[in-house]
Amino acid sequence: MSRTKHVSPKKISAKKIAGHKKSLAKPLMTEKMTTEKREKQPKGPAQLYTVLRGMKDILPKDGEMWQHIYHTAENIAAAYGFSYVETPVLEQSSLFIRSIGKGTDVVDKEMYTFDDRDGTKVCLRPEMTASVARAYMNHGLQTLPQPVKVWYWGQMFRHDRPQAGRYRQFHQFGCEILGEHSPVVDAELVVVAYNMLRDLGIETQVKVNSIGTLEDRQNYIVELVGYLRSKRSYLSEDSKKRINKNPLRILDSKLEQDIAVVEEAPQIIDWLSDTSKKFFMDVIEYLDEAGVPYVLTPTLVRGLDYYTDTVFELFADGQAEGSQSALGGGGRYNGLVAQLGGVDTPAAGFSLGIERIVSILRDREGAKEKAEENSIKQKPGGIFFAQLGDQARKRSLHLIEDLRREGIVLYHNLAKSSLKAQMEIANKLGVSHTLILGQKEVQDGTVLVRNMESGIQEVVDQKKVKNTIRKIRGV
RNA sequence: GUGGCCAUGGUAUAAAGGUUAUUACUUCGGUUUGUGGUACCGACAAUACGGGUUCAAUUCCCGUUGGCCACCCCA
Repeated sequence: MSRTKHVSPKKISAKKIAGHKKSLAKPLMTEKMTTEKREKQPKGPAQLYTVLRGMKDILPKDGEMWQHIYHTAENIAAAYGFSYVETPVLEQSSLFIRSIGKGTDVVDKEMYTFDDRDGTKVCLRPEMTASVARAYMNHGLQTLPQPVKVWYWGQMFRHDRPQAGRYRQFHQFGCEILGEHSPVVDAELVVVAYNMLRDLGIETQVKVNSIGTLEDRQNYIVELVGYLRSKRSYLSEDSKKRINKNPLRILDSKLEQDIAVVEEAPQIIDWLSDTSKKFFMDVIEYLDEAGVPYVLTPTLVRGLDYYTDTVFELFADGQAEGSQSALGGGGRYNGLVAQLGGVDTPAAGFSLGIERIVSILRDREGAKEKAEENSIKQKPGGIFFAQLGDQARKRSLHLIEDLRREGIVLYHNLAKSSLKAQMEIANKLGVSHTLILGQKEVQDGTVLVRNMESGIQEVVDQKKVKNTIRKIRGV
Protein backbone atom coordinates (compact mmCIF):
# COMPACT_ATOMS: atom_id res chain seq x y z
CA MET A 1 0.00 0.00 0.00
CA SER A 2 2.43 2.57 1.19
CA ARG A 3 4.70 4.04 -1.34
CA THR A 4 8.24 4.98 -0.90
CA LYS A 5 8.67 8.68 -1.13
CA HIS A 6 11.58 10.33 -2.65
CA VAL A 7 11.47 13.72 -1.18
CA SER A 8 13.55 16.46 -2.59
CA PRO A 9 15.20 18.93 -0.26
CA LYS A 10 12.74 21.66 -0.90
CA LYS A 11 10.03 19.52 0.55
CA ILE A 12 11.67 19.04 3.84
CA SER A 13 10.48 21.74 6.12
CA ALA A 14 12.81 23.64 8.30
CA LYS A 15 11.03 22.20 11.29
CA LYS A 16 11.83 18.64 10.38
CA ILE A 17 15.40 19.58 9.83
CA ALA A 18 15.91 21.37 13.05
CA GLY A 19 18.62 19.79 15.05
CA HIS A 20 20.37 18.22 12.09
CA LYS A 21 23.10 20.73 11.66
CA LYS A 22 25.64 18.61 9.95
CA SER A 23 24.60 18.51 6.37
CA LEU A 24 25.29 15.38 4.45
CA ALA A 25 24.68 16.76 1.02
CA LYS A 26 23.99 20.10 -0.43
CA PRO A 27 20.36 20.50 -1.34
CA LEU A 28 19.74 20.86 -5.01
CA MET A 29 18.28 24.11 -6.14
CA THR A 30 15.87 24.34 -8.98
CA GLU A 31 15.13 27.42 -11.00
CA LYS A 32 11.52 27.10 -10.14
CA MET A 33 11.96 27.85 -6.53
CA THR A 34 10.70 31.19 -5.39
CA THR A 35 12.68 33.38 -3.10
CA GLU A 36 10.29 32.56 -0.35
CA LYS A 37 10.84 28.88 -0.74
CA ARG A 38 14.52 29.43 -0.90
CA GLU A 39 14.46 31.00 2.52
CA LYS A 40 12.82 27.95 3.86
CA GLN A 41 15.48 25.92 2.18
CA PRO A 42 17.08 23.84 4.87
CA LYS A 43 20.78 23.49 5.13
CA GLY A 44 20.39 20.05 6.62
CA PRO A 45 20.66 16.61 5.10
CA ALA A 46 19.01 16.14 1.77
CA GLN A 47 18.50 12.45 2.13
CA LEU A 48 15.31 10.91 3.38
CA TYR A 49 15.94 7.34 4.22
CA THR A 50 13.54 4.79 2.92
CA VAL A 51 13.20 1.10 3.43
CA LEU A 52 15.33 -1.03 1.15
CA ARG A 53 13.71 -2.85 -1.70
CA GLY A 54 11.99 -6.05 -0.71
CA MET A 55 12.26 -5.20 2.99
CA LYS A 56 9.25 -4.42 5.07
CA ASP A 57 8.57 -2.54 8.26
CA ILE A 58 6.05 -4.09 10.59
CA LEU A 59 4.01 -1.17 11.90
CA PRO A 60 1.91 -0.72 15.03
CA LYS A 61 -1.28 -1.63 13.22
CA ASP A 62 0.24 -4.99 12.30
CA GLY A 63 1.87 -5.64 15.62
CA GLU A 64 -1.04 -7.41 17.13
CA MET A 65 -1.46 -9.79 14.25
CA TRP A 66 2.19 -10.69 14.18
CA GLN A 67 2.17 -11.42 17.86
CA HIS A 68 -0.96 -13.45 17.47
CA ILE A 69 0.70 -15.60 14.83
CA TYR A 70 3.82 -15.94 16.89
CA HIS A 71 1.87 -17.06 19.92
CA THR A 72 -0.08 -19.54 17.88
CA ALA A 73 3.19 -20.97 16.62
CA GLU A 74 4.62 -21.05 20.09
CA ASN A 75 1.60 -22.85 21.46
CA ILE A 76 1.35 -25.44 18.79
CA ALA A 77 5.06 -26.18 18.88
CA ALA A 78 4.87 -26.62 22.63
CA ALA A 79 1.80 -28.80 22.33
CA TYR A 80 3.65 -31.22 20.08
CA GLY A 81 6.79 -31.19 22.20
CA PHE A 82 9.15 -29.06 20.18
CA SER A 83 11.90 -26.99 21.81
CA TYR A 84 12.72 -23.49 20.68
CA VAL A 85 16.03 -22.83 18.99
CA GLU A 86 17.74 -19.91 17.35
CA THR A 87 20.68 -19.89 15.01
CA PRO A 88 22.64 -16.96 13.61
CA VAL A 89 21.34 -15.05 10.64
CA LEU A 90 24.85 -15.06 9.20
CA GLU A 91 26.37 -18.37 8.15
CA GLN A 92 29.13 -19.62 5.91
CA SER A 93 27.92 -19.54 2.34
CA SER A 94 29.07 -23.04 1.67
CA LEU A 95 26.69 -24.42 4.28
CA PHE A 96 23.81 -23.57 2.00
CA ILE A 97 25.58 -24.23 -1.25
CA ARG A 98 26.28 -27.78 -0.14
CA SER A 99 22.90 -28.46 1.37
CA ILE A 100 20.45 -26.69 -0.90
CA GLY A 101 22.58 -27.45 -3.89
CA LYS A 102 24.33 -25.70 -6.73
CA GLY A 103 22.00 -25.18 -9.61
CA THR A 104 19.01 -24.33 -7.47
CA ASP A 105 17.70 -20.83 -7.84
CA VAL A 106 17.94 -20.20 -4.14
CA VAL A 107 21.69 -20.69 -4.22
CA ASP A 108 22.49 -19.46 -7.71
CA LYS A 109 20.62 -16.22 -7.78
CA GLU A 110 19.00 -15.41 -4.49
CA MET A 111 21.62 -15.60 -1.75
CA TYR A 112 22.89 -12.50 -0.03
CA THR A 113 26.55 -13.43 -0.14
CA PHE A 114 29.54 -11.31 0.71
CA ASP A 115 33.06 -11.48 2.05
CA ASP A 116 33.42 -10.94 5.74
CA ARG A 117 36.25 -8.71 6.90
CA ASP A 118 38.58 -11.67 7.22
CA GLY A 119 37.71 -12.89 3.75
CA THR A 120 35.31 -15.64 4.79
CA LYS A 121 32.48 -16.13 2.35
CA VAL A 122 29.36 -15.56 4.38
CA CYS A 123 25.71 -15.13 3.59
CA LEU A 124 22.41 -14.20 5.13
CA ARG A 125 20.53 -17.43 5.62
CA PRO A 126 17.97 -18.20 2.92
CA GLU A 127 16.35 -20.88 5.09
CA MET A 128 16.83 -22.59 8.43
CA THR A 129 17.06 -26.31 7.85
CA ALA A 130 20.74 -26.33 7.04
CA SER A 131 21.48 -24.17 10.07
CA VAL A 132 19.55 -26.48 12.34
CA ALA A 133 21.38 -29.47 10.92
CA ARG A 134 24.66 -27.64 11.50
CA ALA A 135 23.74 -26.84 15.07
CA TYR A 136 22.75 -30.46 15.63
CA MET A 137 26.22 -31.62 14.64
CA ASN A 138 28.14 -28.77 16.26
CA HIS A 139 26.67 -29.32 19.67
CA GLY A 140 26.42 -33.05 19.75
CA LEU A 141 22.66 -33.08 19.84
CA GLN A 142 22.80 -36.68 18.65
CA THR A 143 23.67 -37.58 22.22
CA LEU A 144 20.29 -36.36 23.42
CA PRO A 145 17.39 -38.80 23.46
CA GLN A 146 16.32 -39.08 19.85
CA PRO A 147 14.52 -37.69 18.04
CA VAL A 148 15.40 -34.08 18.70
CA LYS A 149 12.40 -31.91 17.99
CA VAL A 150 12.97 -28.20 17.52
CA TRP A 151 11.05 -25.22 16.27
CA TYR A 152 12.21 -21.83 15.14
CA TRP A 153 10.98 -18.44 14.05
CA GLY A 154 13.13 -15.92 12.27
CA GLN A 155 14.11 -13.83 9.32
CA MET A 156 15.31 -15.40 6.10
CA PHE A 157 16.83 -13.59 3.13
CA ARG A 158 16.48 -14.20 -0.56
CA HIS A 159 17.33 -11.67 -3.19
CA ASP A 160 14.31 -12.32 -5.35
CA ARG A 161 12.14 -9.84 -7.18
CA PRO A 162 9.59 -8.53 -4.70
CA GLN A 163 5.99 -9.38 -5.34
CA ALA A 164 2.84 -9.87 -3.34
CA GLY A 165 3.67 -12.17 -0.45
CA ARG A 166 7.29 -12.25 -1.41
CA TYR A 167 9.99 -10.18 0.17
CA ARG A 168 13.73 -10.24 0.33
CA GLN A 169 13.62 -10.44 4.06
CA PHE A 170 10.82 -12.62 5.31
CA HIS A 171 9.90 -14.66 8.34
CA GLN A 172 9.54 -18.36 8.66
CA PHE A 173 8.16 -20.53 11.37
CA GLY A 174 9.35 -24.08 11.17
CA CYS A 175 9.81 -27.40 12.90
CA GLU A 176 12.50 -30.00 12.46
CA ILE A 177 12.69 -33.53 13.81
CA LEU A 178 16.14 -35.03 13.70
CA GLY A 179 17.31 -38.52 14.51
CA GLU A 180 14.25 -40.58 13.69
CA HIS A 181 13.46 -42.45 10.54
CA SER A 182 9.82 -43.25 10.90
CA PRO A 183 6.86 -42.34 8.75
CA VAL A 184 5.02 -41.13 11.84
CA VAL A 185 7.47 -38.28 12.05
CA ASP A 186 6.71 -37.15 8.52
CA ALA A 187 3.01 -37.35 9.20
CA GLU A 188 3.35 -35.49 12.48
CA LEU A 189 5.09 -32.62 10.76
CA VAL A 190 2.31 -32.33 8.23
CA VAL A 191 -0.18 -32.42 11.07
CA VAL A 192 1.62 -29.66 12.98
CA ALA A 193 1.84 -27.40 9.95
CA TYR A 194 -1.74 -28.09 9.01
CA ASN A 195 -3.06 -27.46 12.50
CA MET A 196 -1.00 -24.35 12.97
CA LEU A 197 -2.75 -22.83 9.98
CA ARG A 198 -6.06 -24.17 11.08
CA ASP A 199 -5.64 -22.60 14.50
CA LEU A 200 -5.21 -19.34 12.66
CA GLY A 201 -8.41 -19.97 10.78
CA ILE A 202 -6.78 -20.86 7.49
CA GLU A 203 -7.95 -24.00 5.75
CA THR A 204 -5.29 -25.51 3.60
CA GLN A 205 -4.84 -28.12 1.00
CA VAL A 206 -1.86 -30.35 1.60
CA LYS A 207 -0.03 -31.73 -1.39
CA VAL A 208 2.17 -34.72 -0.75
CA ASN A 209 4.53 -36.78 -2.78
CA SER A 210 7.60 -38.92 -2.39
CA ILE A 211 10.75 -38.38 -4.35
CA GLY A 212 12.48 -41.46 -2.94
CA THR A 213 16.13 -41.85 -2.18
CA LEU A 214 18.85 -40.09 -4.08
CA GLU A 215 19.38 -43.27 -6.04
CA ASP A 216 15.70 -43.67 -6.88
CA ARG A 217 15.66 -40.14 -8.08
CA GLN A 218 18.71 -40.54 -10.26
CA ASN A 219 17.17 -43.54 -11.96
CA TYR A 220 13.96 -41.68 -12.43
CA ILE A 221 15.66 -38.64 -13.84
CA VAL A 222 17.32 -40.75 -16.49
CA GLU A 223 13.93 -42.07 -17.50
CA LEU A 224 12.30 -38.66 -17.32
CA VAL A 225 14.96 -36.96 -19.39
CA GLY A 226 14.64 -39.67 -22.01
CA TYR A 227 10.92 -39.07 -22.17
CA LEU A 228 11.20 -35.30 -22.23
CA ARG A 229 13.75 -35.41 -25.03
CA SER A 230 11.32 -37.39 -27.11
CA LYS A 231 8.73 -34.67 -26.59
CA ARG A 232 11.17 -31.80 -26.74
CA SER A 233 9.47 -29.95 -29.53
CA TYR A 234 6.26 -29.67 -27.54
CA LEU A 235 7.90 -28.08 -24.51
CA SER A 236 8.17 -24.41 -23.69
CA GLU A 237 11.49 -22.65 -24.21
CA ASP A 238 12.13 -22.52 -20.49
CA SER A 239 11.52 -26.18 -20.10
CA LYS A 240 13.74 -27.08 -23.02
CA LYS A 241 16.58 -25.43 -21.17
CA ARG A 242 15.69 -27.25 -18.01
CA ILE A 243 15.86 -30.72 -19.50
CA ASN A 244 19.54 -30.89 -18.76
CA LYS A 245 19.80 -28.45 -15.93
CA ASN A 246 16.89 -29.33 -13.70
CA PRO A 247 14.43 -31.71 -15.34
CA LEU A 248 12.36 -32.26 -12.21
CA ARG A 249 11.29 -28.66 -12.28
CA ILE A 250 9.52 -29.17 -15.56
CA LEU A 251 7.03 -31.27 -13.65
CA ASP A 252 5.44 -28.33 -11.97
CA SER A 253 5.55 -25.93 -14.84
CA LYS A 254 2.40 -23.89 -15.09
CA LEU A 255 2.46 -23.59 -18.84
CA GLU A 256 -0.25 -25.49 -20.65
CA GLN A 257 2.02 -26.95 -23.26
CA ASP A 258 4.29 -28.32 -20.57
CA ILE A 259 1.42 -29.64 -18.53
CA ALA A 260 0.22 -31.65 -21.50
CA VAL A 261 3.62 -33.26 -21.84
CA VAL A 262 3.99 -33.84 -18.13
CA GLU A 263 0.66 -35.62 -17.93
CA GLU A 264 2.06 -38.47 -19.98
CA ALA A 265 5.43 -38.45 -18.28
CA PRO A 266 6.65 -41.31 -16.15
CA GLN A 267 5.79 -40.76 -12.50
CA ILE A 268 8.40 -40.86 -9.80
CA ILE A 269 6.23 -43.06 -7.63
CA ASP A 270 6.81 -45.90 -10.04
CA TRP A 271 10.54 -45.58 -9.63
CA LEU A 272 10.69 -45.68 -5.88
CA SER A 273 12.52 -48.52 -4.22
CA ASP A 274 10.36 -50.92 -2.23
CA THR A 275 11.38 -49.41 1.08
CA SER A 276 10.66 -45.87 -0.06
CA LYS A 277 7.35 -46.93 -1.48
CA LYS A 278 6.42 -48.68 1.74
CA PHE A 279 7.54 -45.67 3.72
CA PHE A 280 5.39 -43.35 1.69
CA MET A 281 2.36 -45.61 1.99
CA ASP A 282 2.82 -45.53 5.74
CA VAL A 283 3.02 -41.76 5.84
CA ILE A 284 -0.22 -41.57 3.94
CA GLU A 285 -1.92 -44.00 6.25
CA TYR A 286 -0.95 -41.88 9.22
CA LEU A 287 -2.33 -38.83 7.49
CA ASP A 288 -5.59 -40.65 6.88
CA GLU A 289 -5.64 -41.58 10.51
CA ALA A 290 -4.96 -38.00 11.60
CA GLY A 291 -7.78 -36.76 9.45
CA VAL A 292 -5.63 -34.37 7.47
CA PRO A 293 -7.01 -33.91 3.98
CA TYR A 294 -4.27 -34.27 1.40
CA VAL A 295 -3.83 -34.58 -2.31
CA LEU A 296 -1.32 -36.96 -3.80
CA THR A 297 0.61 -34.87 -6.27
CA PRO A 298 3.05 -36.86 -8.38
CA THR A 299 4.44 -33.69 -9.90
CA LEU A 300 5.40 -32.15 -6.58
CA VAL A 301 9.17 -31.78 -6.36
CA ARG A 302 10.81 -29.20 -4.20
CA GLY A 303 13.36 -26.61 -5.10
CA LEU A 304 16.01 -27.69 -2.66
CA ASP A 305 18.30 -30.63 -3.29
CA TYR A 306 18.43 -32.14 0.15
CA TYR A 307 14.99 -33.67 0.19
CA THR A 308 14.47 -37.41 0.15
CA ASP A 309 11.29 -39.45 0.28
CA THR A 310 8.40 -37.41 1.62
CA VAL A 311 7.82 -33.89 0.34
CA PHE A 312 4.79 -31.72 0.96
CA GLU A 313 3.46 -28.23 0.48
CA LEU A 314 0.51 -26.37 1.95
CA PHE A 315 -1.78 -24.18 -0.08
CA ALA A 316 -4.45 -21.86 1.18
CA ASP A 317 -7.91 -22.90 0.14
CA GLY A 318 -9.52 -20.52 -2.27
CA GLN A 319 -6.33 -18.68 -3.10
CA ALA A 320 -5.62 -18.30 -6.77
CA GLU A 321 -3.37 -21.08 -7.90
CA GLY A 322 0.14 -19.97 -8.60
CA SER A 323 0.06 -16.57 -7.08
CA GLN A 324 2.19 -17.08 -4.06
CA SER A 325 -0.43 -19.38 -2.60
CA ALA A 326 2.11 -21.78 -1.13
CA LEU A 327 2.14 -21.04 2.56
CA GLY A 328 4.88 -23.46 3.33
CA GLY A 329 6.34 -26.82 2.72
CA GLY A 330 8.79 -29.36 3.86
CA GLY A 331 9.82 -32.93 3.75
CA ARG A 332 12.37 -35.49 4.75
CA TYR A 333 16.08 -34.89 4.34
CA ASN A 334 17.84 -38.04 5.41
CA GLY A 335 21.11 -37.30 3.73
CA LEU A 336 21.62 -33.75 4.86
CA VAL A 337 23.42 -34.14 8.16
CA ALA A 338 25.85 -36.63 6.69
CA GLN A 339 26.39 -34.44 3.69
CA LEU A 340 27.42 -31.62 5.97
CA GLY A 341 29.97 -33.88 7.61
CA GLY A 342 27.99 -35.26 10.52
CA VAL A 343 26.98 -38.80 11.33
CA ASP A 344 24.26 -40.14 9.09
CA THR A 345 21.05 -38.84 10.62
CA PRO A 346 17.53 -39.18 9.34
CA ALA A 347 15.50 -36.01 9.67
CA ALA A 348 12.49 -34.12 8.41
CA GLY A 349 10.94 -30.71 8.79
CA PHE A 350 8.81 -27.96 7.39
CA SER A 351 8.54 -24.21 7.35
CA LEU A 352 5.75 -21.73 6.87
CA GLY A 353 5.99 -18.25 5.38
CA ILE A 354 4.64 -15.77 7.88
CA GLU A 355 4.21 -12.90 5.44
CA ARG A 356 1.88 -15.03 3.38
CA ILE A 357 -0.14 -15.95 6.41
CA VAL A 358 -0.37 -12.29 7.37
CA SER A 359 -1.50 -11.39 3.88
CA ILE A 360 -4.32 -13.93 3.95
CA LEU A 361 -5.43 -12.89 7.40
CA ARG A 362 -5.35 -9.27 6.32
CA ASP A 363 -7.42 -9.83 3.24
CA ARG A 364 -9.93 -11.51 5.39
CA GLU A 365 -10.31 -8.65 7.79
CA GLY A 366 -11.49 -6.72 4.79
CA ALA A 367 -12.83 -3.24 4.53
CA LYS A 368 -13.74 -2.78 8.14
CA GLU A 369 -10.19 -3.01 9.30
CA LYS A 370 -8.93 -0.92 6.42
CA ALA A 371 -11.08 1.96 7.51
CA GLU A 372 -9.52 1.94 10.94
CA GLU A 373 -6.06 1.38 9.64
CA ASN A 374 -4.78 4.64 10.93
CA SER A 375 -6.82 4.90 14.04
CA ILE A 376 -5.92 3.69 17.45
CA LYS A 377 -6.82 0.18 18.39
CA GLN A 378 -9.84 0.18 20.64
CA LYS A 379 -9.32 -0.98 24.19
CA PRO A 380 -12.86 -1.82 25.22
CA GLY A 381 -12.05 -3.03 28.70
CA GLY A 382 -9.21 -0.63 29.20
CA ILE A 383 -8.71 2.01 31.81
CA PHE A 384 -7.18 5.38 31.20
CA PHE A 385 -5.28 7.36 33.77
CA ALA A 386 -5.38 11.14 33.67
CA GLN A 387 -3.43 13.54 35.86
CA LEU A 388 -3.75 17.21 36.52
CA GLY A 389 -1.15 19.47 38.03
CA ASP A 390 2.49 19.03 38.89
CA GLN A 391 1.98 17.17 42.11
CA ALA A 392 -0.40 14.74 40.53
CA ARG A 393 1.94 14.13 37.66
CA LYS A 394 4.73 13.35 40.03
CA ARG A 395 2.62 10.85 41.85
CA SER A 396 1.44 9.28 38.63
CA LEU A 397 4.29 6.92 37.93
CA HIS A 398 4.08 5.62 41.44
CA LEU A 399 0.39 4.92 41.21
CA ILE A 400 0.67 3.35 37.79
CA GLU A 401 3.38 1.08 39.08
CA ASP A 402 1.32 0.05 42.09
CA LEU A 403 -1.54 -0.97 39.89
CA ARG A 404 0.72 -2.66 37.38
CA ARG A 405 1.89 -4.94 40.13
CA GLU A 406 -1.71 -5.87 40.64
CA GLY A 407 -1.94 -6.75 36.99
CA ILE A 408 -3.87 -3.65 36.05
CA VAL A 409 -2.78 -1.83 32.93
CA LEU A 410 -3.42 1.90 32.73
CA TYR A 411 -3.21 3.74 29.44
CA HIS A 412 -1.96 7.26 29.91
CA ASN A 413 -0.23 10.26 28.45
CA LEU A 414 1.61 11.97 31.25
CA ALA A 415 3.04 14.57 28.93
CA LYS A 416 -0.34 16.23 28.48
CA SER A 417 -1.26 18.79 31.02
CA SER A 418 -4.81 19.68 30.18
CA LEU A 419 -7.40 17.31 31.48
CA LYS A 420 -9.47 17.88 28.42
CA ALA A 421 -6.77 16.65 26.12
CA GLN A 422 -6.40 13.55 28.22
CA MET A 423 -10.09 12.89 28.20
CA GLU A 424 -10.05 13.10 24.45
CA ILE A 425 -7.41 10.45 24.25
CA ALA A 426 -9.30 8.29 26.71
CA ASN A 427 -12.30 8.59 24.52
CA LYS A 428 -10.44 7.71 21.36
CA LEU A 429 -8.98 4.70 23.03
CA GLY A 430 -12.48 3.57 23.84
CA VAL A 431 -11.72 2.75 27.45
CA SER A 432 -14.55 1.98 29.84
CA HIS A 433 -13.24 4.01 32.78
CA THR A 434 -10.83 6.81 33.46
CA LEU A 435 -8.97 7.42 36.69
CA ILE A 436 -8.44 11.10 37.41
CA LEU A 437 -5.81 12.32 39.80
CA GLY A 438 -5.77 16.04 40.53
CA GLN A 439 -4.40 18.34 43.17
CA LYS A 440 -7.30 17.70 45.49
CA GLU A 441 -7.05 13.93 45.12
CA VAL A 442 -3.34 13.91 45.81
CA GLN A 443 -3.96 15.70 49.07
CA ASP A 444 -6.82 13.43 50.07
CA GLY A 445 -5.09 10.27 48.97
CA THR A 446 -7.99 9.51 46.67
CA VAL A 447 -8.63 9.20 42.97
CA LEU A 448 -11.68 9.81 40.81
CA VAL A 449 -13.07 6.87 38.91
CA ARG A 450 -15.13 7.97 35.96
CA ASN A 451 -17.40 5.70 34.02
CA MET A 452 -16.97 6.86 30.46
CA GLU A 453 -20.33 5.69 29.34
CA SER A 454 -22.55 7.02 32.09
CA GLY A 455 -20.34 9.85 33.15
CA ILE A 456 -20.79 8.89 36.77
CA GLN A 457 -17.76 9.55 38.94
CA GLU A 458 -16.92 8.32 42.35
CA VAL A 459 -14.17 9.22 44.77
CA VAL A 460 -12.13 6.22 45.76
CA ASP A 461 -9.34 5.86 48.25
CA GLN A 462 -6.08 5.24 46.39
CA LYS A 463 -5.50 2.09 48.35
CA LYS A 464 -8.83 0.72 47.29
CA VAL A 465 -8.65 1.54 43.60
CA LYS A 466 -7.52 -1.93 42.70
CA ASN A 467 -10.58 -3.41 44.32
CA THR A 468 -12.84 -0.96 42.57
CA ILE A 469 -11.28 -1.83 39.24
CA ARG A 470 -11.66 -5.52 39.93
CA LYS A 471 -15.28 -4.96 40.75
CA ILE A 472 -15.76 -3.04 37.52
CA ARG A 473 -14.30 -5.92 35.62
CA GLY A 474 -16.49 -8.32 37.48
CA VAL A 475 -13.65 -10.42 38.82
C1' G B 1 16.34 -12.01 -14.25
C1' U B 2 11.77 -11.12 -18.15
C1' G B 3 7.12 -8.68 -19.32
C1' G B 4 2.54 -5.53 -18.22
C1' C B 5 0.27 -1.59 -15.26
C1' C B 6 1.26 2.45 -11.94
C1' A B 7 3.56 6.82 -8.91
C1' U B 8 -0.20 13.89 -5.82
C1' G B 9 0.54 15.54 2.13
C1' G B 10 1.11 10.17 7.23
C1' U B 11 -3.58 7.79 4.80
C1' A B 12 -7.40 8.11 1.05
C1' U B 13 -8.40 11.28 -2.95
C1' A B 14 -9.62 15.84 -6.77
C1' A B 15 -7.95 18.74 -10.78
C1' A B 16 -5.59 21.36 -14.84
C1' G B 17 -0.10 22.60 -20.23
C1' G B 18 -0.45 28.87 -17.22
C1' U B 19 -1.32 33.09 -10.40
C1' U B 20 -1.50 30.74 -3.46
C1' A B 21 -2.69 22.18 -6.32
C1' U B 22 -8.90 20.13 -4.14
C1' U B 23 -11.23 17.53 -0.38
C1' A B 24 -11.67 14.15 3.70
C1' C B 25 -9.40 11.42 7.61
C1' U B 26 -5.27 11.31 10.97
C1' U B 27 -1.84 14.29 13.99
C1' C B 28 -1.03 18.87 16.77
C1' G B 29 -3.03 23.55 18.94
C1' G B 30 -7.32 26.44 20.30
C1' U B 31 -12.95 27.86 21.34
C1' U B 32 -10.74 31.61 29.06
C1' U B 33 -8.35 28.39 32.95
C1' G B 34 -10.39 20.27 36.82
C1' U B 35 -13.73 16.51 32.35
C1' G B 36 -14.30 13.16 26.51
C1' G B 37 -17.76 11.46 22.59
C1' U B 38 -20.91 16.47 18.75
C1' A B 39 -19.76 21.44 16.75
C1' C B 40 -16.48 25.51 15.30
C1' C B 41 -11.52 27.83 14.34
C1' G B 42 -6.40 27.21 13.25
C1' A B 43 -1.57 24.67 12.24
C1' C B 44 1.66 20.87 10.00
C1' A B 45 1.82 18.32 5.47
C1' A B 46 2.07 16.27 -1.30
C1' U B 47 2.72 16.33 -7.52
C1' A B 48 8.99 10.01 -6.34
C1' C B 49 14.03 11.38 -8.64
C1' G B 50 16.77 13.14 -13.04
C1' G B 51 16.59 14.89 -17.94
C1' G B 52 13.89 16.47 -22.53
C1' U B 53 9.86 19.18 -25.41
C1' U B 54 7.54 24.14 -24.40
C1' C B 55 7.26 31.14 -23.46
C1' A B 56 5.30 27.86 -19.45
C1' A B 57 5.28 21.06 -17.12
C1' U B 58 3.31 18.62 -11.46
C1' U B 59 0.37 17.36 -16.33
C1' C B 60 3.33 15.37 -22.59
C1' C B 61 8.08 12.30 -23.74
C1' C B 62 12.54 9.52 -22.06
C1' G B 63 15.58 7.49 -18.23
C1' U B 64 16.07 6.10 -13.00
C1' U B 65 14.06 4.51 -8.53
C1' G B 66 10.06 2.30 -6.18
C1' G B 67 5.22 -0.26 -5.95
C1' C B 68 1.62 -3.75 -7.82
C1' C B 69 0.64 -7.95 -11.13
C1' A B 70 2.26 -12.13 -14.08
C1' C B 71 6.46 -15.34 -15.35
C1' C B 72 10.93 -17.66 -13.27
C1' C B 73 11.29 -19.52 -8.42
C1' C B 74 9.67 -20.02 -3.71
C1' A B 75 7.84 -18.96 1.68
